[in-house]
Amino acid sequence: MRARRSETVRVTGRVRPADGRIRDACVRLFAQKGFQGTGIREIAAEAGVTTAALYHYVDTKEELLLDIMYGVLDPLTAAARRIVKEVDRPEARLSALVEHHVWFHATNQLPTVVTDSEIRSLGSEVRADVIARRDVYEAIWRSVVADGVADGTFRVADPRIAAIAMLQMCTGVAHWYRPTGPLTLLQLSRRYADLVLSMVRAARGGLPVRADTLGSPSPARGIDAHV
Amino acid sequence: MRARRSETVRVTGRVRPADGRIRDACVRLFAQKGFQGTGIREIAAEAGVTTAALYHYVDTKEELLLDIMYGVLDPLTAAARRIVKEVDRPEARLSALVEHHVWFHATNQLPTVVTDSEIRSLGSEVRADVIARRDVYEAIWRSVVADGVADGTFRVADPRIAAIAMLQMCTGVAHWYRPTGPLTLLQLSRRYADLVLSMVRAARGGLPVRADTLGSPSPARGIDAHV
DNA sequence: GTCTATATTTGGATAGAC
DNA sequence: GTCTATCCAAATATAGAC
Repeated sequence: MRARRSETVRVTGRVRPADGRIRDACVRLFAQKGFQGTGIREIAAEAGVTTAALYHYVDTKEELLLDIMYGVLDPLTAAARRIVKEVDRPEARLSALVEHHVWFHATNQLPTVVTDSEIRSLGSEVRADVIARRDVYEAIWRSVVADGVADGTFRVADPRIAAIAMLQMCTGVAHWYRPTGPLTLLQLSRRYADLVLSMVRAARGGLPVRADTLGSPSPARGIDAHV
Repeated sequence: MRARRSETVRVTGRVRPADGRIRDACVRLFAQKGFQGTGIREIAAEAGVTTAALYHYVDTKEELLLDIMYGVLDPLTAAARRIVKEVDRPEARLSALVEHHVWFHATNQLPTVVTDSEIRSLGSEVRADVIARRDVYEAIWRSVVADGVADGTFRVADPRIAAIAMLQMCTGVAHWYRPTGPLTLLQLSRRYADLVLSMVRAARGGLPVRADTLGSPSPARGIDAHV
């Protein structure tokens, strides 16, 4: 016996990184059929191993889900911190946050969909940890919006609601995007940045701020280890 | 034997309306634990009946989910049609659509969350039907946005993306709203309408259009049978 | 590390009495 | 219309050999 059965995945830090084939199989299946709708046998079959081999890498099915979620949330937060450090003004920061978020969710659709949809499938202890990490990320967005409102760059009635709303609409990209569309990923990210800047009525010197006048760097700059 | 086991829920029209207690139990459990994460025994226990009694009202677990989804999508579409019929200009239509959508998702959080999250749990035949109904609703939004762009009231680069983005941010209300906040539901709906009008840069006579200058009627007017 | 084989629990759904 | 009792398939996870 390796570990007790439920609610006992260690909360501290990372889980053991599972083999790449196994993680990829989980991402595909969890995104398509849901965590609870995916059997351990399917995962094993999709990864080309047996269930017993699976349990050599991991103690519970839940750990496989956690591995995916950390692989989404941690790079997102790292990128947001980098942006706040390297970019100065609220409108440029917000634009960069949006562009990176959209780009990340479009280039990592399956793991981001899983992260967005399966939090409720986690046991209560690890769920609290995942939610805490997500909150850290969202707090960065909130503070950037609040800064812009405070210095008069943005005008919205409720910065907190605006931050939630823009996060949800940007995360939504993972649910509908298909690479076959007419737009490149960078164009799409730029469009979303424009929508968000419009939403908060971003302006400088009485003129609306548009994303393409900001010259933000490519969203992919820096390290962005995918799941 | 009452019906074949999988993929055979009738697609035509409504499912038999299950008993109120059973439907409520399903809504609560599916929203909290997910469709696949909820057992037939849990539903029965929460409804205060036995599993055998459950199967007197319904043939499969999937039918219970379908009943919830139709109870969300059909009233939403009916309301959207009413709005388009009764309201004239694009900015007033869009504002009314948003206010109703937000109000509906805040007053029907559990069924709307289930509808938003569990489409993938449906068998392929009924799933296609549900997606088709959802598309009908979303097409109304798209056409309102397109009309506004066409007549110069709105200015967005890509109306289709804007429609998807605003729908997702408004649907998101069902996932975070708690009735304990400082805003009334009507204030919240108004705020979202404002965010959306800003997002599409709605303007008349060179001046931005704000939701509170439109005097839209209460989102709850008309019949809105909840699930 | 990976296998075969299996323990054990829970899943959806039914039979048949009342 | 609701019950008790149950069928059978599928679930997660393990044991123990190689």
